[in-house]
Amino acid sequence: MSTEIDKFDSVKKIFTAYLENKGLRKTPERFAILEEIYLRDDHFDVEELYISMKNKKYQVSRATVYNTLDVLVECDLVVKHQFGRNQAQFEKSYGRRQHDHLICTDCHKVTEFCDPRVQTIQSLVGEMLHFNVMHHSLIFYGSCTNKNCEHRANFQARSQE
Amino acid sequence: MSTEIDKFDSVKKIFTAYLENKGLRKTPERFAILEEIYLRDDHFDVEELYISMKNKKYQVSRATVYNTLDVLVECDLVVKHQFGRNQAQFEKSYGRRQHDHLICTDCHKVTEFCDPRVQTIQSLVGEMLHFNVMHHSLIFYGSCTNKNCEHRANFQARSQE
DNA sequence: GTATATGCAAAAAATTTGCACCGTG
DNA sequence: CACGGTGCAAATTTTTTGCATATAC
Repeated sequence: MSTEIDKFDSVKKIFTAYLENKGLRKTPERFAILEEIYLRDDHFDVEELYISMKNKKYQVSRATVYNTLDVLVECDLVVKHQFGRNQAQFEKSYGRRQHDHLICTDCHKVTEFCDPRVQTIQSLVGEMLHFNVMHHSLIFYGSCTNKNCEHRANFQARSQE
Repeated sequence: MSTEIDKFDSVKKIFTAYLENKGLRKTPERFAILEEIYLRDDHFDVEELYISMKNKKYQVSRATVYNTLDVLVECDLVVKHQFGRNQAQFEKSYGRRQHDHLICTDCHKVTEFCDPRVQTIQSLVGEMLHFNVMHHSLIFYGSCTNKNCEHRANFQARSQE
């Protein structure tokens, strides 16, 4: 649908403006990586992204993937997570509403949820401790009690959306 | 003071009971590592713990430190964190009230805070998504605007307490 | 005595770095 | 056409694993 294309267009513009503003080069590799990330709808790690680029027309090196992800995180087009393992996970962030994560300790799948009260706590704690809180990470670790419950169906659907 | 000794006594009893219950051996290395952790009052990584054991009477290998930390995390005497870098951080957990963390993106220091509303959100989200939430991790990333502010003094004091 | 834990060193996994070459500005 | 970016490989960092030895039970 056209809204998706419009959205990616905005993303490209933001990235272009950021690169120009910082005096960084607009290389095809950087835009290829951006596109690959915005075609995906799941959480991914560096290796997964690298492999899917390898399997397509774009040949990029791991070093470039790491470098570009850093740039994309800096300009807020991608968010980096450490979900408790020794491997960073990433997800696109433009046009996505603020959300947090629930990790299944059985199957390691990631579910998202929103709760505006987290923002309230963030503001209050920041004020109380004289901290300028820029962002947060809230993760609930747990498991689904029933193997065929609604939740399990939900996140299957989401991860392919 | 005697309450600290009493507390460590309880911790040793819990660990002993856990090891017996699981049929694991009560080796001197395991208790030495437990003691070293409970003598510390800060957040630490594997290397820091390993170095401070090396500098004392106990000679343990890194492998044993990793192994023992796993056991201690399993029996809830130690909590493991991934504060956004590629190195796990740990802290003792017995007798400590539930708390979350604020990380300074400038100096990487860790501050603690409590807010009971996090538990409320945890319960509600778990119920809503049919998830049995076992524990959570809430981290605020930010920075102190004033280099000599009260907060900075606070965490300096805390990290040496 | 026997199975489990330890210590060491090697392997694995994730990320970073150095350097020659390429291509954007 | 210069300098920043890329690709590759080597180096670093963190964690895991294999195996011989030691020791708790």
